[in-house]
Amino acid sequence: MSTESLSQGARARARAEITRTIQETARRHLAEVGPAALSLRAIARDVGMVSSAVYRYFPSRDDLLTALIVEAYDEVGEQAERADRACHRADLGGRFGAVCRAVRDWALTHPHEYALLYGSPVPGYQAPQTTVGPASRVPLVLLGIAADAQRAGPAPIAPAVQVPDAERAALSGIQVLLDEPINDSLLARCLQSWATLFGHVSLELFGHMHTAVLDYDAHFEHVVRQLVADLGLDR
Amino acid sequence: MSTESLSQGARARARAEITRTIQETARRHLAEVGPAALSLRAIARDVGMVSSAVYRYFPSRDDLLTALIVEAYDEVGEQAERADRACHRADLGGRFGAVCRAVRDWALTHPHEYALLYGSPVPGYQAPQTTVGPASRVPLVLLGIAADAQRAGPAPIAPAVQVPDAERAALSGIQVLLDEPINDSLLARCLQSWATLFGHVSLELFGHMHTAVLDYDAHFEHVVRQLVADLGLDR
DNA sequence: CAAAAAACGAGAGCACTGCTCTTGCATATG
DNA sequence: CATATGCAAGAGCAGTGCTCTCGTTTTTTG
Repeated sequence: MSTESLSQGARARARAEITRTIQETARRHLAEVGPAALSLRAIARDVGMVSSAVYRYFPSRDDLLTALIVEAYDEVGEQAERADRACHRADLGGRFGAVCRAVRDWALTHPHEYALLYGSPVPGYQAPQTTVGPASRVPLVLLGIAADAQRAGPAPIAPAVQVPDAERAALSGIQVLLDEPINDSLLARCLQSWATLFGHVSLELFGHMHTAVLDYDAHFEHVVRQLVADLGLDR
Repeated sequence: MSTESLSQGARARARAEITRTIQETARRHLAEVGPAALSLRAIARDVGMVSSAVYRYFPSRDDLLTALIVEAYDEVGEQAERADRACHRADLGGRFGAVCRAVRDWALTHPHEYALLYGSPVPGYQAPQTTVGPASRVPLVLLGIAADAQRAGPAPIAPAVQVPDAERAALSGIQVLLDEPINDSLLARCLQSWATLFGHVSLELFGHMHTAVLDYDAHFEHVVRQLVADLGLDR
């Protein structure tokens, strides 16, 4: 007892470990039954304690959800970043496609986690500030590619629609978050491509393309190629 | 009693009316608390009967959900169709924009209904075949505009990415549903625009653009204009 | 027209949920 | 050593979807 207590308290270490165990079990349950069917009592049973004991570690079901959300955001974010890093920096189209594929692959492998992040928000849940950082990782990877594209010199972006002042102002909120400002037209295209990527993955995963698309892989590849062209990354 | 029974049974009419009352009440609750928090017991209380009595009209909670889903699909579908009809047939870009705006407006006005249709699927729920018809109305409106565009003659569609055989095959499932076949490139663009529209609305509604976009209206207008250009509808 | 059959509303009950509160015990701190 | 804190367990509350039974009413049938 004396030997363990000298390393910053045995109780504290036990607490950290139990907290981790609960979260891991919750993650397993999430992957199996989905966010809506997540039961705090079932998790407690699986861990081997009574439900009220869990509340010592997570004050409410929402706090546990927040931990899982942050974990999932970080996972898909790192997946996207890793895919980006694995490409030659100059291969802009390749990088963009790799990131898109990474996001979709992660979504298909972790459908319930994806639903937790990007599906309907759970009723009483209000996402705390801690989630916005991890949530921004994927979009930031896409913006990073766009920034590199701009630095590599101007490319004839497809049908360059004039960016009106209203749109310029609407996007000023994101410009301040970037290291260097991005051409408004490219920035708008970037957000649009993010919406397309997210939209396609969600439609596929939630079964809304069931009657229309026979081969999801092929269709997705084509959409990605189309996006690369629209962003002017194929040069 | 004798006077009402001669018109096809008083009991049958009462049943139809009560069924409608339950569904209307459920719809109100859905709009207020969202799909996840929909309580059959609360609906029963509101209608003025005990919970078990509702099961005489809807065998399970999922059957009630199905009724609400069909109702909502039809609503947004009709909204889109109406917006399309209100435009001059030759104004392809205007029609497309009007449909997009109609969908977004409906989503912003009925966020919980939208979440029910396009958010994460509810855990145990399996959408029956009755929903695919109403669910197809909005996409079919978009495809109708594309068909008209094709009929109006070939337009130089922006950066025309070659459509590989794999994609052609992947989309063959939807071609058979159309009255007349649509150019594969245009069809792919059409599906992509549907994903973009859906993705943008979902990201906005579910709060994923909170930090990035300041003026949703302006940004959406720009995205729509961009889509119109990509589809070659601006001529 | 009367009897059998079906439909119906109400109530009790089951197994489950998130969450709170109290009780007793182990640990950490003065 | 005594005291305060951390923790697990249990009981309990209000709520959920759903099933079953029990009288009553309405419809259909003989």
